[in-house]
Amino acid sequence: MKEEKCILKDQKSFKLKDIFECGQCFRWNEQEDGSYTGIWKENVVNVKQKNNEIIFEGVTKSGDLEKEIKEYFDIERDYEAIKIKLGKIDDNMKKSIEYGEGIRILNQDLWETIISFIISANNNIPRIKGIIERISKAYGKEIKYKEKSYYTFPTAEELKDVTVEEFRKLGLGFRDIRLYETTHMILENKVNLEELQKNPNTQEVREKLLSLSGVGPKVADCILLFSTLKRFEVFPIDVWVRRVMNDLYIKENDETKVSKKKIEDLANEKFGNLAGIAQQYLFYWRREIG
DNA sequence: GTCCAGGGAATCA
DNA sequence: TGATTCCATGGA
Repeated sequence: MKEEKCILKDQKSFKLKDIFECGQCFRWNEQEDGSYTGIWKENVVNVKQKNNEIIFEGVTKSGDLEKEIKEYFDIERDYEAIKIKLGKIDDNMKKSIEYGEGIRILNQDLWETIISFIISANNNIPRIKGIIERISKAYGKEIKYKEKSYYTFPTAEELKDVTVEEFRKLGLGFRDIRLYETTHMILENKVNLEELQKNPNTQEVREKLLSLSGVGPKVADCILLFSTLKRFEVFPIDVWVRRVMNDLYIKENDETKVSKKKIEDLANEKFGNLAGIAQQYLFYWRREIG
């Protein structure tokens, strides 16, 4: 593969730290020079930001780095308009948007997002990243870039013969069986990912996702929001989102007593069809300030 | 030793 | 339907 380079200038709503550390992705790592290197599909890319330039360097399968970048980073979408709309809601939103002003929601592969968020259940981000890295190294394809080896996220086909025990050895814990079952459900076409990708009915897609082993309401919503499904109206509720929603709006003494339905209704009412983006600003802000 | 992490599934009321 | 409990693992 040939090395490619691509530069985007004067890009608004684009900050590497905000994009890669807001919790949506697990395969981008900060380098010593402050740039980030990551892998998606069969692309290995390093990104750095200097002044008003974003510099992408790496190798792609298609040989068209610019096209891959524009797809993956959702470059055509107007995040400035989204932020203006959300910022009008209240001062809380204004504050969290100001904090995460460079967030963009990546177009991540559906299959990879499903498996990644099954792994995320009752887990922490460093450990999730470690598990995904080990799975990729064990079963993905090697891509060399600048003397270093990177590994693609394995396809369902590449995980076909992996046993529950082998998953367990990679440190998956109790999620091993879920990964095994979901992999085989998809291989057996009990859930057809291409059909999901084409289905405009979010509730139908959500129910299909919920039929997968290890996919409950929160994981399903993360898949809907963070993958190429791109459903901005969903509102994934985890411990951090419950915390920030209670702190800002509900104000119960014990946040663990607040029902998911109450949070969901409030989110729909306040944020409407941009609830998912609002969630991401709130999540990132609340998690970073501690 | 104890608690917690971007929860889900089984079980029980 | 709604609430409890268990589930591996590793870091704080």
